[in-house]
Amino acid sequence: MSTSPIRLRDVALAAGTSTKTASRVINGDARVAVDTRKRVQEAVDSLGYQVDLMARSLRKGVDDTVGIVVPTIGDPFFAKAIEEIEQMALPRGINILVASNSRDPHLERKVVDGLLARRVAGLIVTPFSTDYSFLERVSTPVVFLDRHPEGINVGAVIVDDEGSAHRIVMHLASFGHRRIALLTDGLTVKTSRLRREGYLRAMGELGFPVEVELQATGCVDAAQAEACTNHMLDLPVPPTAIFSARSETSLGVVRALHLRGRTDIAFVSFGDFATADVLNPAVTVIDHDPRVLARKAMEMLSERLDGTPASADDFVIPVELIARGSGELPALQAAS
Amino acid sequence: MSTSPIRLRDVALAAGTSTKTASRVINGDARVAVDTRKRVQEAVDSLGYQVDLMARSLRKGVDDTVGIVVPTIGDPFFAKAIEEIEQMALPRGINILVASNSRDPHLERKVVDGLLARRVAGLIVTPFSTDYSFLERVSTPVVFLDRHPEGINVGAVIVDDEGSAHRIVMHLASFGHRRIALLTDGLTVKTSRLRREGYLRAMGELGFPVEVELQATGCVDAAQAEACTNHMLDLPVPPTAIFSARSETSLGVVRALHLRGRTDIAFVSFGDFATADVLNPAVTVIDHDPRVLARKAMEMLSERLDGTPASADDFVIPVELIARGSGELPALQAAS
DNA sequence: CCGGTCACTGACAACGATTACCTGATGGAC
DNA sequence: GTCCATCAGGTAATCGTTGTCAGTGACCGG
Repeated sequence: MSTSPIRLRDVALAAGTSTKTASRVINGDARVAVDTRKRVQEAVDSLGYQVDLMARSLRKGVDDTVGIVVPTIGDPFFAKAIEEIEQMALPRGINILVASNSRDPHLERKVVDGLLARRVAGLIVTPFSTDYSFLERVSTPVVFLDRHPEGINVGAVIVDDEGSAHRIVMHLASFGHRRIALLTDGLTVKTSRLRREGYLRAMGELGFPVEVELQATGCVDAAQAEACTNHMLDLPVPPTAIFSARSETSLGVVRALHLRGRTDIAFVSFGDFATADVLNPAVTVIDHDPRVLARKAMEMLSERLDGTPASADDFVIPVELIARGSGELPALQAAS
Repeated sequence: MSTSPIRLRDVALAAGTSTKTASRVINGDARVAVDTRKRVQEAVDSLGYQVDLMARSLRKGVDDTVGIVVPTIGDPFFAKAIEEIEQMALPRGINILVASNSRDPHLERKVVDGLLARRVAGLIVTPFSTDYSFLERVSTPVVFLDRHPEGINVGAVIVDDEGSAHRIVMHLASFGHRRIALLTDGLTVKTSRLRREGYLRAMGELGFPVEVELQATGCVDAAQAEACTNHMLDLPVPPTAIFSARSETSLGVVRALHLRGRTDIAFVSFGDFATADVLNPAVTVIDHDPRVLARKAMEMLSERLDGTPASADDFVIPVELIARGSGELPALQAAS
């Protein structure tokens, strides 16, 4: 309220130099005489000067910020990813702008445009379903996280969704399961499609019947997953095993199973979650770790910021299946 | 890469007006002739013009951004708070800058300064332990979230930490517990101090002995909380009930209890968490909901942005104790 | 003693938008 | 017919910083 903002010219005035020289000192330019530097430094300290990053960014043409776009910020998966990116950006003096697309393709485009209008230095995006071809006309480096984007031939940091899903089904089958249910997010989401493909391929290879009623493909959150699980358990011939394609939906499955006391049903989650290992039975998961993905994405973005051209190749992070019990429950009733 | 950025002057040129008139149209100024407005609008659309928010912010003196500072972004509590704030900011066209103080007071100051240098319109801060008196010299509106700040007489959006902690102890005592353990974050954190005070007051009122070995006051994360819990359970006379002062530490307690099969020990968590209600026993919690706090904080910040002066009064969000089972386990062994 | 580096510094013009101030034109009141 | 209010729109300054380029001495070799 009281103090008027201190500008570079105030510092220059106090130090008896031009603003340019003061600017040089602040930016660590070596070509400044020692005592001049000292005078400026003292002026900066005594006045408490802070660079106006707005003005600097305008002049430089880019802002020292990285924009992050995710479907939902509160989802622990994305929250952990954001955290990792922020931690890596901090020592570089880069700030983080986060935005969610709220799982709305139209909004997603607007949100990305908004960040570009802000002249972010780079973007890390978990695409929801938008056609990203418009980014080809933009010079801002973008790295895609967790999902390969539509409409643009740029690499992403991903995991082997199809293969891992396939592996989960094979794992369950090896314990005698044939009626294996699938819960996914909406199929407009690329990862959901791929995981479902892996599921279908495995079921096909095993010669198991693929039943529509065992596929719930619109579980956007834990509550819907819970409802879908309940519905499946009420089927005349319920599944003996459940494959949840996302950690968020897994929370719903866990709720349904535990509230019904049906801890006899095998269960594997694509993605770990906080209490997965202390439930009874502990939940078998694919360790789809957001931090690892985020770290790699930020590394790639850093390289781009330093001039490395974009690669069209995906970078695939390896994942493991962590057997904890729930995925190794045998199929008691030999379902048809 | 290919297209050069389109500036306002390009739009003006295409529409055959001055930049000022184009600017009027873009900012919805009424004093523009209808057909002029149409020409400008068409130019904007056909050229795909986007305002350079950097330049606008420089001119206006503030950026349409809200900075959020939390201890750790990945903590589900804060992630949910950030999500809520972002959702509220979106329709206003405000972007969100998130930063963590990494639980480091020195860094916290730097991070806040960095956001101020960016000329954010406002700040929402969960203070870690810094002296915030320096904010008195700053005109940027700040709202404090979850914790009352040190060194500055500005209200915060909080819950009744002391009273709720007191209530938890009373609740446990009503089921026969005397040896009630406390797990908190470091005592430099205001909420930890207050919750401990509530614990101590209740213990005092009940005439229970307060033992140092039953207080673990440095549990910064789930892993440490787990270790502390294990340590306490190994005491010659272990506690019969545990009060975890933060949802993050509760995850550690849950791990320790469940991995040891000690689901006979009463447990109450200050703060809900994802699978709290499906564990066996389900975990009794204080429903310390980050979304509610965040919503109120953002409302207050909005008012400040619209000119309402800051209030020195805290806004206290009411919380409930949700009994789910773990907090209602009776004390089997009458401990001394 | 002169031209040429070199180290240091400053004046000025951007960056792209907004805005204070101003100009012409129109039109109704008298 | 004159005058003033009103409207549409333009000109140029401005936000705070940094890039460009020019300029000042000092110092050195010839």
